[in-house]
Amino acid sequence: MDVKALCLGVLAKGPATGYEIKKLIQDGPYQHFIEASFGSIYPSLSRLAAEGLIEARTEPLEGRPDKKIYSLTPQGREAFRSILSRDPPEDKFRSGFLFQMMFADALGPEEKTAKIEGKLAEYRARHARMVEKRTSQPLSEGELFCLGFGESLVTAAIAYLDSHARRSAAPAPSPAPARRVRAGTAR
Amino acid sequence: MDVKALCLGVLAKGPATGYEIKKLIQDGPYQHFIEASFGSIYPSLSRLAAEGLIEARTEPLEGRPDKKIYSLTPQGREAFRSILSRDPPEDKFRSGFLFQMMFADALGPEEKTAKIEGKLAEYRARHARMVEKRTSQPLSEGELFCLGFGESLVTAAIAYLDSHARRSAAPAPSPAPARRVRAGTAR
DNA sequence: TGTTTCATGTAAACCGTTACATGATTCA
DNA sequence: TGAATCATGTAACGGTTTACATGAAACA
Repeated sequence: MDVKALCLGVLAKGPATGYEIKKLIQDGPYQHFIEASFGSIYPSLSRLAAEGLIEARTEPLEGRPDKKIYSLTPQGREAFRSILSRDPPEDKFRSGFLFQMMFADALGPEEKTAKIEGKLAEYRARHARMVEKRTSQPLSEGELFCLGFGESLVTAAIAYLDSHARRSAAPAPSPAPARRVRAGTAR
Repeated sequence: MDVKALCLGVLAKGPATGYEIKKLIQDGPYQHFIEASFGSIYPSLSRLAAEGLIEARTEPLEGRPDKKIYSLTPQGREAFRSILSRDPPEDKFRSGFLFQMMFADALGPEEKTAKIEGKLAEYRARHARMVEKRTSQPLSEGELFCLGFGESLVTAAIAYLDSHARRSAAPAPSPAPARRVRAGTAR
């Protein structure tokens, strides 16, 4: 889901400026699933406006750029509905940590345990933030669903890492001989 | 972790061609955590070679391009070790499905349930593939760790979606009034 | 006094995907 | 006969980040 779709989604809930969209993404209920910078939000809004999917009401301000409060046009609402009903792309979990663990035999066992414990702390902090988000303010059904999903995954990650933080101090069972994989076919 | 780091990692386990790296990524134990296309792998290998981190032994073939079997140089091994010991970037879960659920109030309840059930099927299939990978061939410690982590997350996702596939048929409890979020600060 | 908040935007750089080009061999 | 396998690479395109530019007001 690209930044254009994201903007459309936020605006479907109510008018907002580019600045507010950024805020919502990084501090609001979206923070755990999405990120976007000004450098992609502002151009996206311009393009959406050029396509007639959103429109801006400009509010002059002194000492800083005019505030542009965007809202969906009927065509924009229609376009967003179409995005929602499409088949979404596959979910992706990208983890630099897992990458490092994949090749961790090149690392010392203490270094490895330290990394696992670091990630564990990170996930616990993330979990706390999610619980805080969920309980500190009333959320829509969709937001609850997403936060609940996120909490489930984070909880599973914590359990897994916790059970491995202790285990990993032990030496590896076998020296893992060199191995070339014979897998399927490249496309 | 970018494609260059990925290539370095694969080559740290043993020499390989670009074609084989692609195969390993999409069918081997990496398949659930990473993806990369030829369009990024070949240029990455060229750049790594230019930087002296890998070197190629060329094997002439008839009827198709010469095979270039890459292996790590000592500098490459050092560079990879340095990548491994760095603090990894934050883990990211990107989900078009969750995005759609976030705004699913604009969707009919049957459509929503159908989407949840579709994702459920996808995750069950993914889980089966992971179990198959884990049991069908001997894996290194790192690969087991990663697959185990992945299985934990996928299992949690399945449990969550399963418990919500039934619930979501019920009507929403409250009409969810319009709400503007007052969150922290944009950077 | 210095940092954070509000507010928008552009330009360069980066990284990656998709599509294309080539072509023999093996499998169904 | 047609698809898949092996094998490398380039070009065009797309999307995003990072850094920069501007500047007042409020807060600590």
